[in-house]
Amino acid sequence: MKTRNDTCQAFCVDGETVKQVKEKMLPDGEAVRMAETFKVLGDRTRIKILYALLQKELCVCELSAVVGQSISAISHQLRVLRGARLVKYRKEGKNVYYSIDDEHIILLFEQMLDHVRHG
Amino acid sequence: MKTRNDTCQAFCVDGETVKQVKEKMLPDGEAVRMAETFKVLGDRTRIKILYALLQKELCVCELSAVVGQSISAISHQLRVLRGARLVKYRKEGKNVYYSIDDEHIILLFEQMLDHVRHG
DNA sequence: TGAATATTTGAATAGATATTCAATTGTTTG
DNA sequence: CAAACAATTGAATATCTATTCAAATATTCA
Repeated sequence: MKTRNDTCQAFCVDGETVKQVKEKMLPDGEAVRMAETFKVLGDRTRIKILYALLQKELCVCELSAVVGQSISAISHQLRVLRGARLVKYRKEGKNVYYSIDDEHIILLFEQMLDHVRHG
Repeated sequence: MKTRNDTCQAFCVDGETVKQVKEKMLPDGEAVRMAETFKVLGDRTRIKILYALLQKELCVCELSAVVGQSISAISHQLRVLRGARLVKYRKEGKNVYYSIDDEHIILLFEQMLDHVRHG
C-alpha cells in the first residue's frame, strides 16, 4: 500500500498537521464499532422495521405485513437488529413480539429522519 | 414472497394494528434515503476520514497518512462522501483540501461516538 | 516543454450481504 | 399425539462494496 508517508514531499503534507491530527485520531476499535452500528441502520428493510416498532411493539408476522417482506427476510433482519442490541423481544404463545431496545438509537433515527426530510 | 397477509390467521395478526401502523408507515423513498446515508457512515475508513476532518481541513495525502490507507482508497471513499454531500473540497495548487459539509451529520456522528463510548 | 507530484478514475477481485427457499424448532389446540 | 401455525435457521444465490493496481488528468516548476 502506498500512503503519503512513503512518497509525499515535505511541502505537500504539513508534517506537523498530520502528527497532531494523528495523535487525536479515533482508535480503530471505536471506528469499527461506530461503522458497525451505522451499517446496521444502513438498510431499507431494517429502517422500516425500526420505524414500525417506533410506533408499537409488533410480532414477526405483523412486521411482515407492515413492511411488505417475507417472514423469513424479516426474521433474518431482526437477528441483525438483535445482534446490535437495537431491539428486544418477548415471547407470547406462538408469537414473538419485538420492540425498540435502545433509546439512544431512537434519537439518531429521528435525527436522520429529520435530515432526509428537511435538508 | 409469503407475507403474513397471505397466510396469517385473524387471531395471530391484529388486523386493526397492522392497518393503523401501515397507515403511519414511513414512505419507501424516505426509508431508502435514510438507509443510504446511514450506509455511507457504515464504513470504518469513511468514519476515520470524517473524524479526521472534524478536527481540521485536510488534503488527500494528509488523509492517507492520518487514516493509514492508500491514496487511491481514500480518494474512492471521498467520492462516496462527496456523493452523499457529507464533505466538500477546494483546490489549492496540486492539492485538494476536503472538509465537512454537513452540520447535521456532525451531530449524528458525535451522538454515535457517544453511544459506542458510554453504553 | 517536460519532469515531478497530487489526485482521480476504471477494471479486477475478494469479501460481505439481502433475499429466497426448504427444512426445522417450538408452541398451541383439537 | 397429531395437525396447524409462528418463527428461526442454513444453504444458495445474486448483488453490492472496499481495496488494489495501473493508467489517466491536472497542476506546478525548472
